[in-house]
Amino acid sequence: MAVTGDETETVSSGSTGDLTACQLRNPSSSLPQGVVFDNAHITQKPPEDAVQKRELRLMKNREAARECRRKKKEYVRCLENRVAVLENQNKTLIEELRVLKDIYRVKVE
DNA sequence: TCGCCGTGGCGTCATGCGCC
DNA sequence: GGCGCATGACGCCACGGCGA
Repeated sequence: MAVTGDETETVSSGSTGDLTACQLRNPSSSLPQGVVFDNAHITQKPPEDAVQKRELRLMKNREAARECRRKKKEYVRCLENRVAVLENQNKTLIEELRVLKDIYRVKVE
C-alpha cells in the first residue's frame, strides 16, 4: 500500500516512554517479565537496574522484530519472483511442446 | 463527507531453540 | 538451567479505497 514505514515510524517510535497500547491492555506488562507485585506493594518501584534491563530487552526485541519482518518480506518477495520465473518456464515449455507436436503431426501425415 | 473495511507496520509478549 | 535470539500471535494505529 502507500503507507511507508517512515510515516508510521514517526507515530509509533516515541512510545518507549509512554504507555503503549499493550500496556494499556495489560498494565502489569510494564513490569519486567517474571516480576510480580501484589496489591499490598502496588506502590513499590522495581529496582532501577531491573527497569534498565527491561528497557534494554524491549529495545533489542523491537529491533529483532523489525529485522525479522524485513527478512520475512524479503523471503516472500523471493518466493513471488520464483513463482513468476516458473510460470514463464511453464509457458515456454508448453509452447515448445505444441511446436514439437505440430512437427511430429506433419511428419506422420 | 463520513463511516466501514482491508492492509500494512509497529511494539510487546510468549515461546521454542540453540549455545554456554 | 540460564540466556539471548528469532519468530508467531495479538492488539493498536494510520491510511487508502469505496459505497451511502
